[in-house]
Amino acid sequence: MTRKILVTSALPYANGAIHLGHLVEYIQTDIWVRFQKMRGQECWYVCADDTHGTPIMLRAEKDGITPEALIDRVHGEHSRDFAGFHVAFDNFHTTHSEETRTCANEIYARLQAAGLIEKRTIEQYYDPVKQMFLPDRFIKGECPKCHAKDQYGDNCESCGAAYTPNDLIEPYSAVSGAKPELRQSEHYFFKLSDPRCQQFLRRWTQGEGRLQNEAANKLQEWLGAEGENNLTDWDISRDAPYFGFEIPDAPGKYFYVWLDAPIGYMGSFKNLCAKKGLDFDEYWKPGSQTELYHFIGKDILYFHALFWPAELEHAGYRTPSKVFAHGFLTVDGAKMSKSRGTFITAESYLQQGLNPEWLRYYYAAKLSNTMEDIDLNLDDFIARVNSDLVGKFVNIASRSAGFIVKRFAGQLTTCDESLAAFIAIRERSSGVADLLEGREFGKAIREIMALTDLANQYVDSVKPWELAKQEGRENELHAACTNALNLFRQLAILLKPVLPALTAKVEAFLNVAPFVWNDVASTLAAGHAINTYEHLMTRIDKKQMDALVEANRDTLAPAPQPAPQKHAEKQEKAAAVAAAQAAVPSEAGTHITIDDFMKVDLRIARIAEASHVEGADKLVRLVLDIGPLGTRQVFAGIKAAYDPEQLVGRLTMMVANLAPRKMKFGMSEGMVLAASDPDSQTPGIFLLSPDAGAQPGMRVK
RNA sequence: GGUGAUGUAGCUCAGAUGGUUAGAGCGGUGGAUUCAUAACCCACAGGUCGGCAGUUCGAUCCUGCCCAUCACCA
Repeated sequence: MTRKILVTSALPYANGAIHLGHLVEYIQTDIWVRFQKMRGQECWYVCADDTHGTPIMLRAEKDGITPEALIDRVHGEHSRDFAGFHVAFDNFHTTHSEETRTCANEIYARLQAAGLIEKRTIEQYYDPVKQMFLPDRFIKGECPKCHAKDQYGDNCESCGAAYTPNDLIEPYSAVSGAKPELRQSEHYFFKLSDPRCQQFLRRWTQGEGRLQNEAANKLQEWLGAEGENNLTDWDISRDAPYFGFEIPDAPGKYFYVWLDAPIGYMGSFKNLCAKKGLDFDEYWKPGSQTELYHFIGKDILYFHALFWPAELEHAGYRTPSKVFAHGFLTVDGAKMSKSRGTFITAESYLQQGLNPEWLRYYYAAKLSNTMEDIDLNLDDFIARVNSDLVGKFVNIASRSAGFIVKRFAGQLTTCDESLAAFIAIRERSSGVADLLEGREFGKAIREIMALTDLANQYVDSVKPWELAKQEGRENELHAACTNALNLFRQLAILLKPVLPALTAKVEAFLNVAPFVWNDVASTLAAGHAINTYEHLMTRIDKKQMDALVEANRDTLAPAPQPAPQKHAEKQEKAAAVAAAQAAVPSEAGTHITIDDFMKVDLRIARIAEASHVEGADKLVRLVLDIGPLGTRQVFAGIKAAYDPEQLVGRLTMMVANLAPRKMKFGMSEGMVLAASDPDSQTPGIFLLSPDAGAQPGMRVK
């Protein structure tokens, strides 16, 4: 029976370019969808641009265009990039559409009817000049802990401290520069804390095969133990001005971008239904027999495995069959970095003339069904693609097609299906199918390459080049090359979901209809005529990779501009943090200057109080008296070596200007100095003490 | 600080309910070959399976601690 499957990838935010990190997900999803289609399933792959929210609004304003113009332009860029990597959506729509608005309104109305929407007044920062409420990210100021300037309202990129905009010193609006004021506003909340939601999610997230085990465990952590109400209500409204959908019964209030983003999946599909005459309800009604799968990054699991199914369930829709989360992309083992040139955009990759299928193949070779991060190792990328694709796979066609065309007028003879290689491919192809179905792409590729090795071994064993030189062995030569080409054809069928463009060339060269999966069971008939072989794929030149990295290297100091990322604000933050970290010089010299040293404010401290910390294995809480500078609370990891009672009253040394750090047990406002063996060969921790006469507060230098 | 994940040959990764010589591809070395955009074929070398301790007749696999990397939480 044909399965009916609806598949989505997460919506890219319409604020910036698609990059190699995004492509992991779209390529993963695309391979899976192409595989389903090859198997004859009715499978629809939809996506859309995520177009709403404050960042879009402000970005458009900065560019001097309307938000609509901005998202139109970006939609064009995104469509171009996806097409360039052969990501074949059945529909790439936009959340700024009537379909999405209709669905959002419908869901909202039904949640309201179910008593799951609540109005509540909250206090929020407001920009009096710009006359708008400010998201935390748009409030900047001096870090209250380390006093770094121009830090964002949620955490400090300099010292890593987390806080609220309230804590910032001299806060200002990143939009207008004005001092923000606290104002009250009425917001709408989705009552995730409602017992109905809690109970539903507890059941739903543990559903068999619904989530990967690691994901289910993570969800369990968020949900807490039975009876523990860990989920808090979700603020789903924003005040005007806001680029988005106005809430029907609430003038001046808009749906928060994260509410309508997943609804964009429905909107895009609704739009597709209109084009294709599909039945929307068949896919979205409760109890639907169709399958619904969301491919996402592990960073947005929260939204897709909690908010989204809870919304759908209580608004009277079906919930997702499964959610497939993948890990992040690293390049050469590190986060993508603009300064290193590894923050590579899809556009630049294509512009530099690199073959998109190289990347599709490499990603496939690295992907599994877990949430583990995958690494794009550039040297490995070159070696792997050149060896597997050009050296092994394409080589089979290349080394046999010439003889067929030159010596046999392009006509094949009878293929010997009893060859071990044929039998192996036929037997193992169903295993490959299972691996692809289960998103174990890396294992599937390994298997296909093992079969490819068999094909090359076959060619080597019959030695067509020797047969070609001997009179009277034409039939053997003809058979050998026919067999080789048939083996090549079968391997191409298995690789088609990964390499659609290459395979299209193969279909043209072999002069056959587009492959479907079951074609792997058949062979080309004797007498079948093929076309002239043209080389199917070139090798990657290391110089091309170097040029690509060079083209993406941002030699200027990385500006903390929000980087283009998927799904709005949360991701922006991640990118900004990554950029900030990249800015830190990675290699410190072996020497520091006296000025560097003098930055460390070392002081003599008297331990005024010392106590055990409930729940901490290693920590002791100290209150240090540093004379004129007052007292500081410090958590020190010295429990293994010191009994708090023995510490009280003694003198030691502390770093007085270390950035304060919020810990689970309270604020730590410095550190005490202690010696220990870096290799842990000698056990023990040894606190430093000054000679007699030192007084609390004295500077150490 | 807490929780979780990861750490296996130069590189990228498999793997084992704990059981005789731990695997693959690439890279390296040697050989063979020249049909194939130097590709392919054969062979060889390479690993105290992050470290230490424990449980066990036996641990890379289990337990504890430590180290490193990453993520989430506070």
